[in-house]
Amino acid sequence: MKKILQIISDAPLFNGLSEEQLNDVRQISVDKFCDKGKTIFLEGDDCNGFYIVADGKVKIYKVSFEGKEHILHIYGPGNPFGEVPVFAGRKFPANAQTLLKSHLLFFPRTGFVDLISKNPSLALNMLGVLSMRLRQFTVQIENLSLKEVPGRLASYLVYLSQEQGRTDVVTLNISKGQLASLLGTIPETLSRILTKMNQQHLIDTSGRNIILKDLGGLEDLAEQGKLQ
Amino acid sequence: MKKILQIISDAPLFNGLSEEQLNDVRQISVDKFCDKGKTIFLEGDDCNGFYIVADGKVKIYKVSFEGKEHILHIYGPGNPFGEVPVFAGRKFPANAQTLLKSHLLFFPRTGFVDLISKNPSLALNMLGVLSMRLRQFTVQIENLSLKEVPGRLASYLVYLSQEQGRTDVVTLNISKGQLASLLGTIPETLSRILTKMNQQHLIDTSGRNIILKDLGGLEDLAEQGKLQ
DNA sequence: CCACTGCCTTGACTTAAGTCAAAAAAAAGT
DNA sequence: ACTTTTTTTTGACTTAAGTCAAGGCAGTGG
Repeated sequence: MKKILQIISDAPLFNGLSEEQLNDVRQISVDKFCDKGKTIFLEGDDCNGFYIVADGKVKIYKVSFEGKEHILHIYGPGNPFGEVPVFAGRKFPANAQTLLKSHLLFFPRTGFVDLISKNPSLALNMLGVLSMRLRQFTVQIENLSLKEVPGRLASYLVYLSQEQGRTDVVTLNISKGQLASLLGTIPETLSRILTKMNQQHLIDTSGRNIILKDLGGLEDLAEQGKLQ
Repeated sequence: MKKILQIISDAPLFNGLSEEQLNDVRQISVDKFCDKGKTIFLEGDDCNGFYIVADGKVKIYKVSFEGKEHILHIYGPGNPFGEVPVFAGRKFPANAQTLLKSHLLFFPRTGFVDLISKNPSLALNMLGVLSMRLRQFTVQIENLSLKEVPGRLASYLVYLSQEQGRTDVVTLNISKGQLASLLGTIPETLSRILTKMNQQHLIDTSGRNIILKDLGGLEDLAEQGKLQ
């Protein structure tokens, strides 16, 4: 288990804070250890603070009336989540569950708001985090409403390629079922599209590894949103 | 034309600021008058500040490869827009265009960031604004991926009913074509669904007025996301 | 080595919603 | 009041993607 102070100072949210400020942050943090599959909060729950993933993986998701799930984000070490109700509304707008055994840091609202009021740079960091989230949501909405599933998948593969710094092959760090949910579709459809993209020599799949045979083609597809 | 200071002090973003702080805000603001249909910025443009609608109406939208538009928000007096790149990324994530002749206030980034650093309550207000946006996007994504068009339309009508404080009738303040774009569909589909909802005695349409004949039914439809 | 479980794939079918084209209705300009 | 233009509606058709059901494959544990 990493030192708490280390985790905090590595998180982008606390970037650029002084030793003393980091210690203040640490003072108000509370450890929370969760097994895999543990629900951290549900949509509509009252919020008295937010979390940072110290270790493990957490999914943020919405559930439809019939119980179908749409994953909004998957967060790993260093990522904060559940901040929205700290600043507006007081209730969580979505559900959170661990995908792995995880170590979380919890920051109570009142203490954190005090810190923000005293540290302009912490406030600006938090504004940056929320702004990045808005940017991502903008892209997600664009993908959902203006692109078909192949286009969304291609976007995701291009994104993974950038994130993993490889142009030849990428590795999914989530199951294909979870990926389907993240792309706003269902496993059957995702599977069929992967097959089709294989036939078109865009990719080559073997388990969670996806060989990018035509990154340019994928980029075109991501931009155009449609096959053909 | 309203007094600038009045507009500023009415905006939720500046809620609770002192006379002096409001004056500081006013000092850095710049007036901008736009005709109807004027592009304020395009996705990818460099950002050196954000705007508040003083008067008029502005749409924030994304455009697909083929030129199809998806409206993300429509903002009226008092609403800020274009804040995301002030705090992260420096480029606008979407397009903005006036829907009416409008009066905008522009706030240059550097001046505004200075103000925020000096006024914790302004920082908290801005955090609140961004958090509310995230909340709305969460709902939009839920609507797009977990509900069918009739469910989204019903959600919108229920929302209008609350906003306009009426349970019997609501008035669209945008064209049906724009509403279709806001719901992530096309005018033809929206028109057909309005007809179907008429036949099912959920609503009664006459131009931009929509009589809510069965608000309970609409609420069910909004929750379930599907007709039947 | 085999059964069990979870995950992924494939096939046949249905359906929501998009496209294209044209008519009808409303709004706006002269 | 009468064009002209924009917006909305309707019809016929296509298609992307969902549903349901069955099989296959892979990894785990007895």
